[in-house]
Amino acid sequence: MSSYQVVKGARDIFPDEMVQWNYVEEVICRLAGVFGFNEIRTPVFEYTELFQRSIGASTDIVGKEMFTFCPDGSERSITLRPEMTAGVMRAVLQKNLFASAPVQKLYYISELFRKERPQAGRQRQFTQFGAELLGASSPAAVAEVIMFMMQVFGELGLDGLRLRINSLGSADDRRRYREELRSYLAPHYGMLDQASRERFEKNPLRILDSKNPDMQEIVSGAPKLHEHLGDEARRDFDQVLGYLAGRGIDFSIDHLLVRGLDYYSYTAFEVSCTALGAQDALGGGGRYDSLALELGSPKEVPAAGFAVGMERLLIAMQKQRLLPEAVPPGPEVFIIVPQQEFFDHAFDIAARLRSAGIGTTIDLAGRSMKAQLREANRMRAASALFVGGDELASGLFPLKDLASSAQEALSLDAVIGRLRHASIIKTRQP
RNA sequence: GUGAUUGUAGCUCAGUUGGUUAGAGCGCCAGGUUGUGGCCCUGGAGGUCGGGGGUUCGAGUCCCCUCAUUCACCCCA
Repeated sequence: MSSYQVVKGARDIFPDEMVQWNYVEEVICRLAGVFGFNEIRTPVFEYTELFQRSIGASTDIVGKEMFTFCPDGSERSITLRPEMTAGVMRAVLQKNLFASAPVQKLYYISELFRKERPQAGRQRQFTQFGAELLGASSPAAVAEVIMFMMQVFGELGLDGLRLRINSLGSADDRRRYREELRSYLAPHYGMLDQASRERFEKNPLRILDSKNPDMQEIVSGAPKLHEHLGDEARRDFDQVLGYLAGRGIDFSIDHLLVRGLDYYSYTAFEVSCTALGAQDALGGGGRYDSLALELGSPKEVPAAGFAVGMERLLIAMQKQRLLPEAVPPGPEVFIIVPQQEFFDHAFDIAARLRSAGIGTTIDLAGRSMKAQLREANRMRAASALFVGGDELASGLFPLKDLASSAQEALSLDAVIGRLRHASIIKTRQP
C-alpha cells in the first residue's frame, strides 16, 4: 500500500464506476441536445474577484469555502471555482457571444471545489451538471431550464424528488422587504444565533431559510416575502408555475426558500431527494438577471440556470437501483498465446484485428494459457482466438465463443469477417 | 470551524478478563488438465493490527498523543 492518499474530500473513480458515470453523462448530453443546449468548458480557476463579485462576499461559499491562492506571491489571487455560473457568464461576456446570437443556451458537466468538511454527499472536489440560459429570462425561459433538469431525472427513473420553488421578486421588491424584515427582527436581535446576527446586517433574507428551529420560530411571525412582491414579479411567478403545471411537473411553493448565492432574483428553486442523507439537495437554480451587470457588462443580460450534483445524483440512483451494472465492457476477442515463442505473430494478428475495428485484447504479461483464458473470462471477452504454432502453420485459427463454448477453426479473413459482423450487431443494440 | 465514530490481508470482517508463530470468507496466484475459461478440489502469496509514546513479565486488546475515515452540525450540489 502506498503511503500516499487522495486529498481529503476528493476521490478516485475507477473503471467499474466509470461505466455508471458514462451512462448518466450520456443521458444528460442527449437530453441537452434535445433541449438545444450546447456544451461549454471553462477553466477550473478564475481570478478571485469574479466569485466575490458574483456569488456575494457575504455568502458562506466566498467567506470560508474557497480554495484561493496566489501563484507567485505577487500575482493576482486565483480561486478554484466553487460553482460554474460565474465562469460561464464571464466566458460568454468576454467572447461577446451575444453579438452573434442574443440567446445562448449552454450546459456543462464540470468539477467544482469547496473547502468544507466532507460527509455523505459532500466532497471538496465534486461534479455538477448544469445549464445556463443567457439572453432570456421570460417565464418560458425559466420553465425551460427547470424542464430540462426534471426531464433528466425522469429519464434516469429517479423517484422521491421534491421540487420547491419561490419567487424572490425584483431587486426593488427585495430592497423594500429587507427593510421591513429588519425592523421586524430588530426587537428579536438578542435571540438571534451567531450566523443570523451576521446576516442581519448583510443579508437578512438568508435568516428566512435558517434550519435552526429557534430561528424558524422567530421567522414564522415575520412579514412574508411573497406578500411584498410587486405586480410584475407576481405575474412572472404565476406564469412560471403555469408552465410547469402544464407540463405535469410537480412542485411545491416554499416562500422561505432563499438559497445561498446572492445573484438570484425572481424565481429560485431547489430539488431534494428522499434517497439522500442529510445532504439531500440534488440541485437548484434560478434566475439571475443582474449577474452580467455585476460582472461589468454594459447592459443587463436576462438569464436563468440550474446545477445538479453528480455525486449525489449517482448516490440517489444507487439507492434506487437505477444504475447499470458496474462492469466495463469486455473486448470482442481475447487472443490466446499458448506458447510465448509465437507471441510476436499473435501480436501482429491483434494489430490486424484492431485495424479492422475489432476490440482485441492480448495478454502482455507472458502468462500461462490457462491464466490467459481465465483473464478473458474475467473481463467478459466475447470470444477467444488461439494463436499457436499449429495455427500459424495451417492458417486455421480456433475461434471460441466464450458464452456457448462453441469453437470453430477459421482462416484469419473469416475470423475478421465474423468478429466484425458481431461488433456491428453489438453497436446497433441500444 | 464544532461534535461524535471507526482504523486488523486487495475487499468485507472475526479476534474471549491482556497470554505462544494474528484468523475466516471473497478476491489474487499456482496445480489438479503435456494446448482450452467459468463450477469443483488442493496448495500458495499477501499483515511493522493507521502512526508514535506509555503501562505491563507480556499489548491487536488498556492509557495518552497524533494521523486518517465515516457520520452529523453548519452550509450546500
